[in-house]
Amino acid sequence: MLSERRLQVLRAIVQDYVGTEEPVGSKALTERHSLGVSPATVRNDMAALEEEGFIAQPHTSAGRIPTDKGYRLFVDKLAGVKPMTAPERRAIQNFLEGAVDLDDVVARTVRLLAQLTRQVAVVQYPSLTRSTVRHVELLKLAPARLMLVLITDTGRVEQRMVDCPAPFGEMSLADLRARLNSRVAGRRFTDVPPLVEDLPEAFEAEDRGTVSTVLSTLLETLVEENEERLMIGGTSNLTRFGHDFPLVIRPVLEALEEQVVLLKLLGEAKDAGVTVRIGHENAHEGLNSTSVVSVGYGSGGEAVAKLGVVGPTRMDYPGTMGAVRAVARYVGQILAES
Amino acid sequence: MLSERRLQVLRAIVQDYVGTEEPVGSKALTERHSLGVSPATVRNDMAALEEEGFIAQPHTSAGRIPTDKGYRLFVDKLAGVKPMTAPERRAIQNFLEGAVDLDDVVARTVRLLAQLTRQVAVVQYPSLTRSTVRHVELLKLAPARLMLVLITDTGRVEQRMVDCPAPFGEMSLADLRARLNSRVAGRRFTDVPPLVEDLPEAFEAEDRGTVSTVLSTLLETLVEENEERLMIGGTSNLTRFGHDFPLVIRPVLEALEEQVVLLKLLGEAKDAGVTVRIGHENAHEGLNSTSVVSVGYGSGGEAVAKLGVVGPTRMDYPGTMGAVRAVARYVGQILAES
DNA sequence: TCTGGCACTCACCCGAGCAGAGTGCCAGGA
DNA sequence: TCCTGGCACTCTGCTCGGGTGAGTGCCAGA
Repeated sequence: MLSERRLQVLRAIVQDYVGTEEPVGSKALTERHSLGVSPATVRNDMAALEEEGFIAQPHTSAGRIPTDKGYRLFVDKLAGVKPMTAPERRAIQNFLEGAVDLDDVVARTVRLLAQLTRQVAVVQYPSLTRSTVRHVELLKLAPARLMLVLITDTGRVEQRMVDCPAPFGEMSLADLRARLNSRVAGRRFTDVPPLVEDLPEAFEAEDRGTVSTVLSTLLETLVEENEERLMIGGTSNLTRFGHDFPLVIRPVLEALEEQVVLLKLLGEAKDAGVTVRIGHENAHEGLNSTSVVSVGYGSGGEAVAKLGVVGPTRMDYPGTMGAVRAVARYVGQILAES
Repeated sequence: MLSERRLQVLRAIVQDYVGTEEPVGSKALTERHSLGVSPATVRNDMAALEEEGFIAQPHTSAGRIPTDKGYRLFVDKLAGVKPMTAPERRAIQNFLEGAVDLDDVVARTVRLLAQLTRQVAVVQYPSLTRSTVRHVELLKLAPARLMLVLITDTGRVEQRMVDCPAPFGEMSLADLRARLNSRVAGRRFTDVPPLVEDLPEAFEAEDRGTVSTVLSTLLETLVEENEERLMIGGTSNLTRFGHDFPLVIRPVLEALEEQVVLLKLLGEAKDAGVTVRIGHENAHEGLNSTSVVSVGYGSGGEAVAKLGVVGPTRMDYPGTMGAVRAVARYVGQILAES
């Protein structure tokens, strides 16, 4: 077990390294932090910390830098989440309240996160599967062609073309629309299938084919999880990675282009509380020199999607976690209001 | 006026520099291209070309590289557009045909463009202002709250909340929906305003306020040009910029994050034919070391939006122009079909 | 007008030498 | 037992100088 002072040394190393981006030596440490001991003592502590794998030397006769394991300990034990100040919170709220629709909410959230954390922001659109249906609309585009529009409680709109096996009358259409909505409006997506199962039986034989087609298109849309979209921003912050950024930036940019990778990344976040994945803890290789700070957000008490930031492992964890948490909270509020 | 041979020398310089990314000297030129003259002659030609500002030396005793002006001449006079091969065209078509909705079409287009050109792709969503209305839908969310959904011929869906001054009956709603659609369906956005002007008069006094509110929301949506969205992709190709990419990449990334900048950039493209803006021809400072190749695309004969790529001035212009043109053509087809 | 030759100019590539920061270890002291 | 000051050592980063080579400009001759 590490003594209290050694933990303090680790904390100081992390803080200094995050600030200066340079390996930190024993002398500099004692000068900047009042640890109450001499550099020599700190050196011994450092040797111990290195032995345990929390810090490392880029080369002999250089200062130490934290390892992924060191950051992990720092995040788990040595640092809390730094709350936003009141003015910051107000600014967040004001900025988000100006949004006019869902796209705008997401876009503003991305901008905001990127600006606050000076890192790459990733925001997932509120997920369909956990949302509830606000309304289903059916439009006739041609005698045997319908457009199905699904509106969710989070304001998201999904549309699908439906080619009917037979022409479909206006009356039947209005009937179907009404029946459908009375059954599914306000329901969670996952609850919908059993509720509409017997719907075709209520229609004339000639219309049943069309009704079934519409229903199956609707159900498809509901379960289509891979359709989950997301928005990213602040990529220019990647240039802040450090002096070796040219080497690191390409794999990161490539990873950020893969929606699948990002969705998996966010998916790994716990539903509650801020999740931090450091360096090699990220499954994707290109992100091995980055940390991901993510959190779920939702319109009710429940998380409907995730958001987060991607930055260098050498990041201000308390501040980033605070910003991410605060933004998630306010986005949730905005979604609940609309 | 430059002699024919000098133009050939310029062309050779551009081609070699694009290939090797290194200043090209007189000897190497004569070796790789059969110009039929000696290096000494080429040197004289080079001196003349430099005099005119088409090429430049990074430093004395180095080879020459094309200037923006040199690329301009190359694009305008010395190189055509390289058409896609038949297999490439088939691949494009196949890839785009798999799209399920508008978002998917745009997303696929971006991926495709980025892959074909190995550069950053930018695709503007089909613009509202030039599109036509396919359908307007009104949904009642609360006694005095409606949702207005606008569906365009390109498959785009816009939604707006409408807070009514007074509760609005189901009958009136159906009536308004029907009247509205019979007047505007199939019309171009710009033609809509005069067509609905007198609509409130057809309603009872108590409903007129609501009808007016709905109409003004609709018209707002139609003219809201700044709402134009776009999608970008292939940013990891920025790492291909050359050895000095660390310096250039930040302003470019920053520019790419500014939707406004990009929209203006695409907006400058001619409606017909491929437009190329080289280096300092781009108004935005961050893009002074990039070239933008853009083109309009549309579902009918008319352009409804633009797409293009952003890459280093040192790019394969004929190939890029060919790819951009081909993709635009096929996207147009896909949009026309759906 | 083109060509071969020639002198010249720089960027680039080592290798050596120096300074500085940082370390590990050890003996002495609280 | 733990901390401290001192000391020798290591290794990177920087600078300086010379050598190399690609490329140029100019000139006289075909």
